[in-house]
Amino acid sequence: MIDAAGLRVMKAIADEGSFTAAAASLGYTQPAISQMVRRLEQRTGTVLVERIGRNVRLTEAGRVLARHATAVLAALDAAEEEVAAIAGLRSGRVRLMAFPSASATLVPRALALVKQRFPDVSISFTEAEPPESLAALKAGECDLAVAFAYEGTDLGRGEEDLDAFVITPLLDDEVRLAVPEGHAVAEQETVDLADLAGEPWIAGCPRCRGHLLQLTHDAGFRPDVAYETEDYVAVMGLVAEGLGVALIPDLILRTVHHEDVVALPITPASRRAIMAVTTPDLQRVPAVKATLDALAESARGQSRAPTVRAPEPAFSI
Amino acid sequence: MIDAAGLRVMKAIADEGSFTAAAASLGYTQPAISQMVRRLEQRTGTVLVERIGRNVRLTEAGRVLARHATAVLAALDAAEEEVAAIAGLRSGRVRLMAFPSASATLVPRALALVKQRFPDVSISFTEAEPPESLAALKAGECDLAVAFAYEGTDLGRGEEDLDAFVITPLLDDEVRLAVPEGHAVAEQETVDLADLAGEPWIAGCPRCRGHLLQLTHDAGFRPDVAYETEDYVAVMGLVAEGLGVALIPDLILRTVHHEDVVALPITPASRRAIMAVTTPDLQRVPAVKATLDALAESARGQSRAPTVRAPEPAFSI
DNA sequence: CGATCCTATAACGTCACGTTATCCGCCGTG
DNA sequence: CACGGCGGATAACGTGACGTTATAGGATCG
Repeated sequence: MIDAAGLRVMKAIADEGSFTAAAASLGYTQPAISQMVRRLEQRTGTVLVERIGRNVRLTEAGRVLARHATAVLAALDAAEEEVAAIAGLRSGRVRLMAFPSASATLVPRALALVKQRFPDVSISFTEAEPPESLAALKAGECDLAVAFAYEGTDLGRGEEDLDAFVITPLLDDEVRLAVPEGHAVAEQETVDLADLAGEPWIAGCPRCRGHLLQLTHDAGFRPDVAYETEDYVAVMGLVAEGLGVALIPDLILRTVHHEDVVALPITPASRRAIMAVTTPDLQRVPAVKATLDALAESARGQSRAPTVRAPEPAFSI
Repeated sequence: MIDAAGLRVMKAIADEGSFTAAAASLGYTQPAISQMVRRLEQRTGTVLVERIGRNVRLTEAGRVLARHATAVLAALDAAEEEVAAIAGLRSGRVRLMAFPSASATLVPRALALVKQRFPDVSISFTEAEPPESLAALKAGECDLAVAFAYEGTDLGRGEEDLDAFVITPLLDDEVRLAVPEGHAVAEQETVDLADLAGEPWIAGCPRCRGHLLQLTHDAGFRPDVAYETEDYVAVMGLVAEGLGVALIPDLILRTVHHEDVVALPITPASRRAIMAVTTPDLQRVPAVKATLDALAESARGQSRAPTVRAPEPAFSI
């Protein structure tokens, strides 16, 4: 019934003392004010203005509206400013999720970039494997997820509705074979997995294990999985002690070193794609977009070879 | 840029959890909400709603708007209610002015009527002679004035712009001659002023004195004004002591009695018109209208003969 | 896999709310 | 007292915001 525009007009009249002055102060013409007051009066069923001679004075009801106008307009301005702050990256909160090995450098560097560029944007970060992070994204508990997919597989458990997501490839991560120093294949330029059919294997996370099974199956054997652990430091230790061999993504090798372990390219080459995932709506939120850009930039610095490519994902996902 | 309607919509979405439910709760159709959100989003340049599957969720910016909506809508409702209270006579303040002798019964009775009917309407009351009360009305320091005009004169000092006022006749007040008991004319039914040419006169307020001079001039003499006082109790005392005769309005005689004074009709008869004066705008203010009506009703009870007449003033004013 | 529940979009009507042009009344001034 | 300027009211009009109905599209569930 009564709206902010009406209150603004009443306040202007109260402040300026005449319709004409009020119109000027609001950037309107005088008849606009005249009609606005008339409309307000017939809506409220009340006289709001006394016309005395050639100037006007507010009635009690008019003063009531003018008085409330201050509070209402201030609250409106506050809301507007707060939204503008979010739009202008002077505020905003991003809930980021990434799988553990992305947390090592890719994510920290992106966080630092955002912090440097938009100090008032805050990012909360949670570690989660792709299936969980995508579920969180879907559930609205997360704005941006960093996930990965091995070549030939998809992001989630295989039944995700990927259409609802926007996927930005960040980098390609080559999968290498980790063997102990002095292993029979340690001096080769590259290794054919079929040569390792008899070796004990060390498997990583469930999805990595799946990938291992896929690759060995393609190579014609079933691996003897001697150990399973999600901790790559442990994997390296096990390999170093000669307890088995393992497939390890290159990205991890950059942070988890071990003197007695050699990482070799494999044949045929296998990669995993690391990508940022969000929704079309969230991607348009400035703080999310800024974080996404920072991730892409961070990834550009991470890749050994400049593997940044077209916006389309490299794999069928 | 952002208005109350938009906030109301955002709040409804936040509360209801879907566009359809929000529409229902606001009495709109679903597309109305859909479009409203779209407009808000392009105005603010911000994503306000995440569309996830077949339901929606507010973004941070959307939640900001929904949060502010509460405050803004509450303030708007408060303003509306306060104005409605004034319109509904559950509130309101009337500044009333009346000349002293109206204060005796006419005004108190009217005040009591208003108080009884509309306990929450408050009336402030100030005594003032017609010129001052009309000036106050014009200056906006008064909402309603009770004034009088002697037959053949006007309300103010003679140069008032009466078009700006709305005048409601309240009652006709006959002017009588007060003489001491036992005076030569005391037994007459009616008195011709010319018979009192040689008497000492007692004059009242300035305007009354002007009226006295007018009447005596018409009767063919100049009165010997022995005393002047605005206090009618004093006038009665002076008359009772035989120090002079005086013209006194009937209305005053009803509250100021004196055993030794006789009040007689005069020939030709002279009256003063008592009336309520306000402005067209103020007359439409409920509390003012209620007070005006109460004054008219009070006057109806005061008049000895039912002298209430057509809405037009009885005199040329 | 179809029913159902949600949102998006198109097409459209209408009213709120601006504009310009003009009139009228008040008020100060030569 | 005529006149000019200032301020408000009104008329006529254009446009855009905002609602409607009808319909399509996609997600989710039995």
